[in-house]
Amino acid sequence: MKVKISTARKQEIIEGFYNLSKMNGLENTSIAKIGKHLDMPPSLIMHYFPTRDILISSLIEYILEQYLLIFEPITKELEEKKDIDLSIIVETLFSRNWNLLFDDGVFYSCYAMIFRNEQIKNDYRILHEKLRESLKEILDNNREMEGRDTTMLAEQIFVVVEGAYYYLSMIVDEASYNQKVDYFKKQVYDLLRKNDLRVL
Amino acid sequence: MKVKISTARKQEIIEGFYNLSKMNGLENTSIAKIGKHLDMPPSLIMHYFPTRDILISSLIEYILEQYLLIFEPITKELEEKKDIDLSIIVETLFSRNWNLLFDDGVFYSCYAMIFRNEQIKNDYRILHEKLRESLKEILDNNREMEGRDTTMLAEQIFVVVEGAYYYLSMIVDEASYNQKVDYFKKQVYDLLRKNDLRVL
DNA sequence: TTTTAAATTGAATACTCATTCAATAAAATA
DNA sequence: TATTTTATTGAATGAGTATTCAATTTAAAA
Repeated sequence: MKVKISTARKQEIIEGFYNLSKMNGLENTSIAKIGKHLDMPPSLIMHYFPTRDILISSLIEYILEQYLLIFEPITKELEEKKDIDLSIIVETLFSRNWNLLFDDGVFYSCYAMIFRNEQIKNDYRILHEKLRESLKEILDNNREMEGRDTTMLAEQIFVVVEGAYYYLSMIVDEASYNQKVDYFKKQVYDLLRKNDLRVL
Repeated sequence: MKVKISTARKQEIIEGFYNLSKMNGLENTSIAKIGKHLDMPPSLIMHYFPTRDILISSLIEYILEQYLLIFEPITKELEEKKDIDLSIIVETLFSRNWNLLFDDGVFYSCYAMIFRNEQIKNDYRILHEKLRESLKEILDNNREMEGRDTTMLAEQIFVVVEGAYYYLSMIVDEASYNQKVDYFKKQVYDLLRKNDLRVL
């Protein structure tokens, strides 16, 4: 029980940090502001997170956890059905769930830190490897994928998904947004059925 | 002449801002620090860029200009040769020129701002559209591409390139870095020669 | 040369920042 | 219950922040 109150507080602080960053941007979210937001003196925040760097590391940990969660529904479904229709995967990857569950502004602000912090870079890499491994497992469980290089396939599919999310975030116009999504979905479907072509 | 000195100073300030951000991160680069770096009082910086927001907007303008420059060699070569081998394009897209000419940390820090600033979002979108249009033009000038939907193709190729740069930035291990690059190059080559498959 | 405008300086502003500290309150352990 | 550990508070620190302003130097226009 003693440990419970401290972890709950930590969680509360991280979530407050995340929510404020969502609104004002990570770079404009100070410890004092988090304190005001949560009705808590800044010194209490520093009690649980001794330095700002530690606080940010914890935020990133939290964000990457959340990010991984988005993929969980598919993984769950796989365990039950043992053989998922591939179109469900594609549609899920391109559904806007990611954006809704998740703030891309904070995500990319944190992402930008990988270029100056090896630890953060490593955390990000591990997350992205996990996502690819999950997809590979799902593909391996599909009979249509027999004989395919599913490691490569998972890499190639995710590179489209990640490129798409990067690029689509700039597109406001709904019509062209939808058209581009169609392009990218088609691209992934082509990847999935490409084995006819392997001779080349 | 009178106007020249002011534009030169502005350029100097922006470049100082960019270079410091490269080292310390955008969020840690203050006007005072830029001033110290350039041996110039902060008030002079504020004379040319009345607010920090304006300074940041100008930095982004500068960055996007640089980004566009990377593609210029290809466009130049096109104008001369009128018919470029497609492999040159692919190799150029995946060459590490981009990273060398350019700091991804600053780029993504700025990118993260598109989620809270419509103007910046718009600037980024326009840049990315330009890149796609350049590629489309190059493809259109290639006889192998006759009858192909080069608009879609340019979108699909760039989504791979952008996804790749996003993802590869996390990869330190050289062997796996190279393997992934191979995957993505192959993916683009497949896109380029895919027309055999159009029946499906 | 005189006048006018732009460039540059340095000091001062009020504010926010992360962090420290000693004191108190609450809870867990003995 | 008494004691020890943990949680919480509020005030204070000094350094850093963007921005303002009046004064001065430099250069262009007349």
